[in-house]
Amino acid sequence: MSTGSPGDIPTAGHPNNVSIDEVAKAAGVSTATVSRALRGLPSVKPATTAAVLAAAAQLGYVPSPSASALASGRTRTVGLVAPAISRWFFATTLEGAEHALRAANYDALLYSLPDSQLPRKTFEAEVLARRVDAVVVASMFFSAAEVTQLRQLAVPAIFISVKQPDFPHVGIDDEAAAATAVQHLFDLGHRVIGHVSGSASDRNPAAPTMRRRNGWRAALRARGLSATADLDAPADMTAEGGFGATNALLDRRPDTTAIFAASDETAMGAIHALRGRGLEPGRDISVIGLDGHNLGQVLGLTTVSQPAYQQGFEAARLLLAAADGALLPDQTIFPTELSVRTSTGPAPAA
Amino acid sequence: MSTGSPGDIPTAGHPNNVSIDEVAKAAGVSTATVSRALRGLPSVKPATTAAVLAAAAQLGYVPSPSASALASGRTRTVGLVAPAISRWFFATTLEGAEHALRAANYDALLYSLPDSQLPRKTFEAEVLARRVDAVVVASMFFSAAEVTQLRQLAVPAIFISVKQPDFPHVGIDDEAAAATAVQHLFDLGHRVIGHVSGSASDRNPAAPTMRRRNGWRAALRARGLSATADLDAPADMTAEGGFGATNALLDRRPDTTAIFAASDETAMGAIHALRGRGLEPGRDISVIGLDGHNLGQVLGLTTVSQPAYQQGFEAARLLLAAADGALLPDQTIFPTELSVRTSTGPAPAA
DNA sequence: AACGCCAACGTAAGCGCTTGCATTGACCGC
DNA sequence: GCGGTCAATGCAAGCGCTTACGTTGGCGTT
Repeated sequence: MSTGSPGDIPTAGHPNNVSIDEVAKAAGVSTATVSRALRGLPSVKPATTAAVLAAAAQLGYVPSPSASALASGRTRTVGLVAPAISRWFFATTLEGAEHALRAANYDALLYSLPDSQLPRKTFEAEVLARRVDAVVVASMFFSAAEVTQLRQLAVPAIFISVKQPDFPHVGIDDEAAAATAVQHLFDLGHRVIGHVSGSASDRNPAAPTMRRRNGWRAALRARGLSATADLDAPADMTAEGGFGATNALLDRRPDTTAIFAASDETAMGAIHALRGRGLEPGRDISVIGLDGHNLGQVLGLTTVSQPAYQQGFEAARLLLAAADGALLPDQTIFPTELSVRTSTGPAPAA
Repeated sequence: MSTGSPGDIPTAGHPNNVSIDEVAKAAGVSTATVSRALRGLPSVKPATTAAVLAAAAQLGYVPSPSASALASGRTRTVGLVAPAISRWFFATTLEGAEHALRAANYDALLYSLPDSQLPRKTFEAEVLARRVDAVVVASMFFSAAEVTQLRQLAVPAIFISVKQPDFPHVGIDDEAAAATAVQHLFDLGHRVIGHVSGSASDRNPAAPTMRRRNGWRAALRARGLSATADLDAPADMTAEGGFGATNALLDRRPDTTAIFAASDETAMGAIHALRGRGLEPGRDISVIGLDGHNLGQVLGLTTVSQPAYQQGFEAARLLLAAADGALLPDQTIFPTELSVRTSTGPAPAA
């Protein structure tokens, strides 16, 4: 802490070539003590800690993460893996995770797949080797080879949205969310309820799209409605995908009066398709999504919303807690909520 | 390269505690040679390099980035800074940047501000100290203090979208893009053209919102139209912001027949506001945005689209080239393109 | 008064790489 | 046939931390 007198030579915020040794010298202690004091270890006398902190501030000391990581084996970095960043759910969960990490002074290492095409590129976990203490995977199902690679990183990992066997999982109850959507449509009098679902390449019981599809099917059958394959239109989880699938669905089943879309982005595509056919969403055909996309309101999209930001935040927080010895819960399920807007309405009289 | 004979003890993909020394031993060379061979330095005989690579693969060697960074002073990591991830432009540019980095075997360190509220939290460049070789800043104007901090990192930095003085810049010609939008509306016969612009806290000549506002104003005046303050409605660059600003604008100036929104998300909010007032976009009032948001099509949003992904990609690529000695161009301007959809139409007959 | 204990700190050996500076031959020209 | 050159490689000193272990001295015990 400088006295403010003119002529102070070394000022805070200087070129970052100040090492721990110089701080030690300035504080009149050993480097070991500086290291301990800087990390707030209890075995340092408070007065000493204060002196070290003062010296560090005075010299503008900034620790070297590489040196620290090399010596300790811990990187204070968490890998964030997602198939794409530009889709709403991923962007939002990643933002939540990044904030949780930043708050704990951890770094977020971003990894998105080279392209969002299907079949997607395989994830090479090796790029994270020796550089992360933990991994958050956002909604991406891993092949056996990818799981093996992930395991070899030998760091805790958590999956958001997708239920990867033998890994902890943060997400929502997809079946229940789908049932909520169907119930809403059913209450409005709809009896022919189509599903614009996840892409066919996601035929995996762990994928959220698959669970939503199952939830839709089960909910229909529980109400004595038919859930035949021609009511189920697979799509990429994008607006474009929803657009195409909806058109295909309505070509096959013109008697459809309501559509449950597996994500808000596909639902928006569905709305686009309806308008293209001269149909008014919520009057001629009802559309409900699942997400809580921030643009849903603009379109008047009825949806079952899920807390995406919080899922990312919580996934990261759990991982950090695990680093402190806490044990990772197998499942962390967040609630969903029905938001009724204008894209759903009473079934037209037959 | 194993011969495939059974009984091979060490197989590729093993626990990552194999160090360069063991590879050296296995290959019968020194660690220095291994280091050089692994990095493909030219001073190693091809046969030696091959032997080293084989040994490394055989042992499942994975380099330690921390050790490499500590010894060389280069981290092979680039910081990606954005005010928020969940907004379309940021998510998309970050994705582009991440892909460029990944392709060059660089890591992307993500930094987003703790919250997207205004006034935003200050960016503490110190969190990037000693851990990145370069920084990409996506559309965020820096205060003097923040610039000072950024400078102290002593690494190259590039700004996307915002024109930070004395820093290289990747972006579009915002004035021209605004002029394109105005021209389109003018051609349709509109004479009272409002602007839903960036938030008031962005009153900075370097901010893209400010430049778009200037472009709008200049384009109106060049056509002999009035561009008074009551036609200019500041908004957060979100759908919610656009919604509120549009309502305010129409309350003030009910004679408005067209709106130029500074981003697609605000434009979507504007459309929402119109519908709320019983007005049909493109018929009663025209709306044009600026971005090329992937959901624009769903809403039939006319827009001046910009290549967001490419801007991120190019920013990262330029930085990597600079690391190889190339010099950073001051300005890299990408073209924009008018996409006419249904949210704009002829001015209603007065 | 002698002893043990423990809080507080120091010593020094790494962590796993990179790189400046030798060193070693092979090959060349005269 | 001998010094010189240069390509290819080895040696070893770090890079800036962390941490196991050793040391010190003040204090409570008996």
